Amino acid sequence: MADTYKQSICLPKTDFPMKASLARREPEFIKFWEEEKIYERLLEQNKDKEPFVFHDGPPYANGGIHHGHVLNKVLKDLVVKYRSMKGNHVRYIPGWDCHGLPIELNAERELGKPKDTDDKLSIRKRCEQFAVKWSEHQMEELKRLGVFSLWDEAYRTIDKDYEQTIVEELAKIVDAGMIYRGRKPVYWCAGCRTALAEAEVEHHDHVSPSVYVKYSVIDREKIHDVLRIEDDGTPLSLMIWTTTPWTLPASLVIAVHPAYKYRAYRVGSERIVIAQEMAQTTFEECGVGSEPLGEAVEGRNLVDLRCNHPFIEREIPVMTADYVTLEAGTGCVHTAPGHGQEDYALCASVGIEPYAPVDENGRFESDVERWSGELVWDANPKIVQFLHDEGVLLNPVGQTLKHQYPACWRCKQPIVFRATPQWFISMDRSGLREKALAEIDKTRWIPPWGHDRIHGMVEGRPDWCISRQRLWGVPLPFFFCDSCGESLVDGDVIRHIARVIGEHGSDEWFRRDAADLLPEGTVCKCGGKSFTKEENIVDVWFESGVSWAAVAQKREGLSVPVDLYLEGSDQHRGWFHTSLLTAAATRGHAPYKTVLTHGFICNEKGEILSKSQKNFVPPQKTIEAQGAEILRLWVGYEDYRSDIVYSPTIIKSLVDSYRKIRNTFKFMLGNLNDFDPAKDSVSLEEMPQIDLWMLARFNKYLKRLDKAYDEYNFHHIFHGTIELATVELSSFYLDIIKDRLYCEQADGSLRRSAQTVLHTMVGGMARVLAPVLSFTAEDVWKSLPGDKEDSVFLAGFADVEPRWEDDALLDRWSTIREVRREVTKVLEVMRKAGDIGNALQAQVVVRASGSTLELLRDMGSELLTEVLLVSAARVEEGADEVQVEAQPSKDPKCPRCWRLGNGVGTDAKHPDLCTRCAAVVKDLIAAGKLELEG
RNA sequence: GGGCCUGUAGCUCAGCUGGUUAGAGCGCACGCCUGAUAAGCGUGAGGUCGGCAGUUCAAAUCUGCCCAGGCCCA
Repeated sequence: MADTYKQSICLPKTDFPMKASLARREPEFIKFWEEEKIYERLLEQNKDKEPFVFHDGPPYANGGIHHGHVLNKVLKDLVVKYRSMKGNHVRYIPGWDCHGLPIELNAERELGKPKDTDDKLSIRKRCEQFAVKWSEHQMEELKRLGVFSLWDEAYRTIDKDYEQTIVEELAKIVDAGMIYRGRKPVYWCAGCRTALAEAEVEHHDHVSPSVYVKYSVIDREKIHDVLRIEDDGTPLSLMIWTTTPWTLPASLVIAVHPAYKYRAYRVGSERIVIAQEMAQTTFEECGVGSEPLGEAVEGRNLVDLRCNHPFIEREIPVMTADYVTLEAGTGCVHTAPGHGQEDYALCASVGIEPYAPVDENGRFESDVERWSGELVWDANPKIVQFLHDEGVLLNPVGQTLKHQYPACWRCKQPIVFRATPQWFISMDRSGLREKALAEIDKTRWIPPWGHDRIHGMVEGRPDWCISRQRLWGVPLPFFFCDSCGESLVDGDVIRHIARVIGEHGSDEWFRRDAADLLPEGTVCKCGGKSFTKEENIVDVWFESGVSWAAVAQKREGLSVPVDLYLEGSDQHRGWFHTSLLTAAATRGHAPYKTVLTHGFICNEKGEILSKSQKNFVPPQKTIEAQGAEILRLWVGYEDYRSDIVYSPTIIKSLVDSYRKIRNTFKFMLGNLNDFDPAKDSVSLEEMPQIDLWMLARFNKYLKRLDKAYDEYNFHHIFHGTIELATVELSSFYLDIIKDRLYCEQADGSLRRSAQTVLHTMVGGMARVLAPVLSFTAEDVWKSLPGDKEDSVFLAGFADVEPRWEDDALLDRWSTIREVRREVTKVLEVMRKAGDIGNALQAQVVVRASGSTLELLRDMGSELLTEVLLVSAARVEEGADEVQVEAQPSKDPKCPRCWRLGNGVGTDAKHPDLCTRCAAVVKDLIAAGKLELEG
């Protein structure tokens, strides 16, 4: 008999698979989106709507994608899909950064150092192949993530039109008067006669001479006064320490720390000033006795004091610098702006030009008469001996120090730091810094501290050096007159070059000579007609920094300033920064309205994830094993603002959560298999209270998700959804409506009402989750009954429904759920005692008072029974606190709905059924839908 | 060394402008169900809110210092 009744109930049935088989099925969805042109149709659908301009920052086309790319691109995809589904026109054009050192070094490793133009062009060709290969590779990997993007319209910084824009923007900056030629120290390998990038420098053990050198003080009266010592007529000097005597001819300043204490010491027949803390070690090292004099005073008091260069007719001023340390030396630092980065920055701040009398072969220039033409390394010991002979060296000749010294990675020779001519964009000559800072204030930074970060960087940065002594990039379109040597930097000439490059690509610069590149009849101010072209290329950061001009300004449907830039927080120094400078310089405003940054990926220990780590699992492995959907969920799971963790533990947890969400969908879909929304939907007026509650609660969920997307709080999506699925749906609403879904008349309004709610929620959840769980949402959408759009993405974001809103109802039900919690606790005690198993075996009396009592009475015992999932529930007046009394029901069990009592035995025809089930069964028999045996 | 950021249960997150016994989900433990079943339900145990001082009647929440980690510089 029980089997017969089983046939009379409506159990869930669906094709929607429990097993997602994501790794296998995801490519099918991607194919579906491509073939059905879903993103294109979405764009078409929104083409007259308000645009949301998003501009993609170009990743470097070098190797496959890692977790950082996944995070970045999925975040972008969330924004693009959400905005699109909300009805904005969002054209997401992806890009790749293709020029630059890593690719060039790779090609150089294969082909060797270039010797002539043909070599250069071969290397550039190889670089191009490499960049194209990897950008295409990355594109395929990104497609696999389910990202919506206009792949066919991708931009690359090596595209001819892009290169043309780079040069054109440069012309605008030249027009604005911001470009100048100056000098800046760079790593220089004398053996290879070339500038080196940081990445080409290795550090090796090296033995250097160690010299303590005296700079006699010019302002004797002043220093006696400051240090509170008597002028006894004996020599008085500041003393520096260095391991590069060859930089002494270029010594222009002595730096002291503003806060350290400095003091004079008597050494033999002279007096020497150094940092007090370094006195003991210094004099020991020099092998001399010393006696402190006067008082120790802070370095800041020595500022502007003038000294004599130890062997050149030159005044050396004292300056303060925070980088002076007490780890080694004397606390007085010999400063040669032509031979050191810090030295350069310090001197630049007060307008002292770098001076580096060393040529490209590492030999002294004629300025340095005594050692002119000598290799600096050969000159070193001679300089030391000379210092000694001149009486300005305190320590013995021949002392050395073994330390790490930079060397060329190619020839392994020690390198020099050498000021060379470079091109700069001035931060202050035409007010660029000021403008940029003002624009930073106008921009919205997410998170807000981004403002302070980039503001500080722009405020303190030096002029932008845009020249690089490399090959793989866009040439700096400048020339030099062969007659007078002056540079030719002219906006119109540059625009002419831009057209050439736009037509033929930047290789053309290397193929042609100056005469073929310049407009006909170009003449120098001096009358010269013959020119040489600049050999340097432009900094790649300038290239990516004009992407707003090359892409956002030129492509259809985009415009500048764009609505959003979205990258990792390292880009405050990188792309956000350079893009701001180029736009502020040429347009007077920032290229963006909002800038969002995310953190980096780390492991469980909080360390940055790297491929060299033992337990490193590449994203591709996760895609193959668990599916890209899990990675998408991961992005929506964690708060991207700080660094986020990627670990097997988290992936496992996500797989579990994913299953919960998927299974909830499956259950809801299973109960909709006979539901046609067009025919069967029930209006709000006809719905039972709990269904109205569910819609009100669902409305809150929609509101929360909409807000989460809108405010870029993406992780709230996951938490809101998992909470809805578990707390509200699985363990409450769905559990309670099972009786109605299974046992009520299939076509009755009680069942149809619940189905109406389910249908609403499945469709709504699929639509609001589609930006994150794109594959699953589409999968659900396919199984959703009724007329609908071809894709969930074309259905739009699920809007909040004002008619569902009912806060009073939500309040009431939150009380009901508190009561329910009390009941389940009591039932658990009975279960532990072995009195009941299923809650349906119990009957319950709830005692309450005041508003709670009123509320429960208002509900009625029937609804209360239903909600508590027991066989019978009764309300009585009691104390303030809710009291629950429960006992096992002794009534007979209805074999159809499994509840106890409820009129079992009262129906003559079906004596074993409860009143409700008997009625349902009778109707079914009458309708010929059910036959009972016997 | 400097600028900016992060640090709440095993994991991921809530905790508004300082105010009752710091919340949720997952995981874990124990139990139930077998009409969501490679499912579902219930109960429970987990936290010196990175550490130390301070301000306050009152601090996870404000201030200072320290520790750990990160990005960017030097």
